[in-house]
Amino acid sequence: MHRPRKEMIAETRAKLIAAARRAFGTIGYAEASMDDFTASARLTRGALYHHFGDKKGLLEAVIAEIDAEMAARVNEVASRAPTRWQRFVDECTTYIEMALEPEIQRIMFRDGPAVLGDPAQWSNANACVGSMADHLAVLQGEGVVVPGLDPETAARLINGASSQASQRIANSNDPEATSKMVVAAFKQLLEGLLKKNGGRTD
Amino acid sequence: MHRPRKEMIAETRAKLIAAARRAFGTIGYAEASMDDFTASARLTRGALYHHFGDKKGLLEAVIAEIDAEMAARVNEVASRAPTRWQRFVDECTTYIEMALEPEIQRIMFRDGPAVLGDPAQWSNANACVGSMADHLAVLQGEGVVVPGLDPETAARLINGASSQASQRIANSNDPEATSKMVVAAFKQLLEGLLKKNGGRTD
DNA sequence: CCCATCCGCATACGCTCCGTATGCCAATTG
DNA sequence: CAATTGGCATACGGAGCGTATGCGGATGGG
Repeated sequence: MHRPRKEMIAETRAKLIAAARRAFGTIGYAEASMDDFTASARLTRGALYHHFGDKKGLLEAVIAEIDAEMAARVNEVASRAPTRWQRFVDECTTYIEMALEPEIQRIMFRDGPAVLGDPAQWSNANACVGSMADHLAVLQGEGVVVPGLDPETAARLINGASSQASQRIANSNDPEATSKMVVAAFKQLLEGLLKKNGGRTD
Repeated sequence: MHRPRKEMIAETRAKLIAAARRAFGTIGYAEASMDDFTASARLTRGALYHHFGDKKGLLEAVIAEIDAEMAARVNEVASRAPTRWQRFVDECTTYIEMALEPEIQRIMFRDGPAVLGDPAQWSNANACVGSMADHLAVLQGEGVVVPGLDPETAARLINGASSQASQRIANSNDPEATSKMVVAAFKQLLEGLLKKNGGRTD
């Protein structure tokens, strides 16, 4: 019945993160009572303060978990693309698709920035943007993308457009149709990064 | 000494908005105590509840004020551009410049969305995006911008990129240099909207 | 000019939530 | 088996918020 202590500890951490993620993703960070969601995990605030310091610390843990999931999925999808440019485009569109989840929008796009500040400065949640920037750098080296751009900067701008894209689709009353429009506009913007006459050399 | 009642009322409304704007823009919405910032305007929460219903209502009023200011400035600058495309680009870069203010970033990009939801659905704060969408529509009609795009959608995506651009510049430790890089990348993205762009792939 | 009404705003109260200090018990260690 | 560590719960004080209530001065009709 009594499992080793390390496992118990890891389990309560996981329970807290899961409960918090559910609460933050539905009613939102500000409305989520620590007493309530710790109780929903059969724990108390005592455990929360012990493991995460405070409510913000717990939010950071939730965000790190989500970011890792998103990065894993993005990398998996991108690895199946035929060309490097296509791979980059696929990364972006997969990102947009994932970000349709209300939980993602709420935690990563709304409450996260409000509580923790500029996402660009989150220490443990930049996997997605990082890999996009890497791909952009390679594409520049290959002459597909215009030279002179800072890859990280470009990736951030695109990330901003992506999150808007997701929000627009998610809040539409006809998501199917809106999705087509939004993704088309998004891809059009990406075209601006391509070298003229030099794109699609593959 | 006793001025008409209407003026007094307008004055307390203005005082509350100004005090809230200062508090929200510096310490942030969540940390701003209603007791504190109403007191700083020599008022109490009673006045706040009477005029704005609650803290969120006051935030809406603050946001409406800021949005109006930004739209006015954007329109003023844009009206001096030689060509329509340049006018559009100027709108965007002016927007980015204004958004460098910490107050704007905090209220419009961070706390606002967290408290009031997707900015695209704010009823009284879409003047900037609206005028950008209008200009895009005109540019499409003139054949400068690729056809088939929904102007409002494109404007939203660009807006997302713009806000990231501002945040990146504002949080840089060398804003001058960063600004050049970011604006260059931003303009490059806008190029994607222009017709006669080679390398279209979809 | 006076009085009744209205309403803008302040005050008072109870509640919820949060952070810290403290305590308890199970698991580890020698 | 005793000692100790530390994971987690409990207890307490304070701050902030929303609502109900009260006050005083401006307003408008007689």
